[in-house]
Amino acid sequence: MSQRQVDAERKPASGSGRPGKNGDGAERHEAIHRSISDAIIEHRLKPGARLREDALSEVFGISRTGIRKILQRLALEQLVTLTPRRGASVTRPTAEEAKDVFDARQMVECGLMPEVARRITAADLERLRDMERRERQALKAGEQSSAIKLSAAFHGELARLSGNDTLAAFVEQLCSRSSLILAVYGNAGHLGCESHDHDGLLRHLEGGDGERARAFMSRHLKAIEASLSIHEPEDESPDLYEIFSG
Amino acid sequence: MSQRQVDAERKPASGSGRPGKNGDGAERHEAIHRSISDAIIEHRLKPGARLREDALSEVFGISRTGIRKILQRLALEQLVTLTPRRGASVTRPTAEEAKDVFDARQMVECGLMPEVARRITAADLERLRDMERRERQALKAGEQSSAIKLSAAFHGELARLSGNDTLAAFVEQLCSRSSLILAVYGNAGHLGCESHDHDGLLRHLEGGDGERARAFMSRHLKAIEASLSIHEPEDESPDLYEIFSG
DNA sequence: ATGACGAACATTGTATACGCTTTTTCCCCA
DNA sequence: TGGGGAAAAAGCGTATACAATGTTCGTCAT
Repeated sequence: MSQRQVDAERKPASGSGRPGKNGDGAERHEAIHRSISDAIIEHRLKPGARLREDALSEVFGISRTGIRKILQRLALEQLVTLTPRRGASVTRPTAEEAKDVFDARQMVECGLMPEVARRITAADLERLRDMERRERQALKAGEQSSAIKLSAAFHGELARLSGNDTLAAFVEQLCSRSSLILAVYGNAGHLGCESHDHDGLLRHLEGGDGERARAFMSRHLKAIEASLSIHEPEDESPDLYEIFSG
Repeated sequence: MSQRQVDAERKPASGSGRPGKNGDGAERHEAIHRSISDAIIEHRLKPGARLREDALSEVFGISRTGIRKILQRLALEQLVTLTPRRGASVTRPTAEEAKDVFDARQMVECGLMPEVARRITAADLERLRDMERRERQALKAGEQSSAIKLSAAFHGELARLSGNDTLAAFVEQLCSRSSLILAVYGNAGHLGCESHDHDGLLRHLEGGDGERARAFMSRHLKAIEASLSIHEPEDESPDLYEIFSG
């Protein structure tokens, strides 16, 4: 009765190409997905937080069926972990996963830079500079949540410019996971992406120098990774079988 | 009553580490997923084929709920396409998607080769040679279905050896999609992967020469892509809005 | 004969209900 | 007072039922 509902960012009515009849209530699911996803990326839901189906279904005003569907998609994207009879929780990346994610970003994002430098247009540069500006403002205003999300969006948008949707989607997924990694292994205080880094990257791209951009991106990612303190926290569930019966 | 069910490859009972109690009936879902996935990869379900929920739920003996879950996962993996009120069908990749997939494979699989060459062990080589042998046998026996699946498994296994699970999972997904692409754009007669190619690749890896292996893989993938006849079939659903109101 | 309208059918979308597993709480006993 | 066990509660897994929508086939009018 009195539970407050959330409206998950109302979208501009019809997003599809067709003008007249708008199809579906499935856009609702999309909105809820983004809503939860954003909350995780912005660290408003911290790693380890439990996501009970009942609670979510009440909050968003749909039944558990729809929530389960969204939760499963988030699990496929590695943002939440689904433990068999225990339900969903925000993923707590291991040190190994963190290394894998940054290695993958190193390979893909750097590899994409030459093609991006070749295809980038003035309008693209304008949009990216705007994003970079907003990111810097958020950082200066102390809004870490926004800054993290904007940084991930920046890297994602950059990857989109390559024209390869498959790789771009992969990069976006890696960026989301990176945000989780920052939440676990990042030192509070200085965020991963220093904004002047993004600015420098844009200058290389503007000059059309793909190789320089690639090298810059490589240093950028290495710097982020180096700023983490990746030490496996004391093992919360030690494998007693291995310890004693081994 | 009289519908034949399928048992989707019974697994060896308890896969988990713990000896006694086995967890879940969720392994059933995994098995069904693999069953459908294999059917698509082996071209026993051709692109465009419709996958009705009722039919699948009868065949596998579970309710539509479980089938929907599996279908959605397959959609995330790009093996099936979910059209809003029309249901699921095997994805028919576009020419652009095909290009994206092969570009992605070029970047990731080639990039992985040096690390694989560094880490590969004698036991790994043994296993891969065995896979290559079986693939060649299947090809000789004219069993295209098996050959395609074995080829994809070979590339996936290779990626696993890099130790990076994230990238390995991505490669496996790309290989599955490649199988779909072969189904649409491949010329009947000669399959993509000539088996001697895989043999040569293994020789380079055995020698520990990562750079040679990378170059070989690059040529290998280019050869597969070149063997395709990528011509967009006559547009089945032209965008009338763009044509007329444009 | 052909095309359009309408009704019956087929198929997906969503919610709710029930059963089972896990967890928690409370009481009793040592 | 602390620990163990049983009962209750909470939460997830699955199935089924109902509603909405798309499709197909038949009929009627031109």
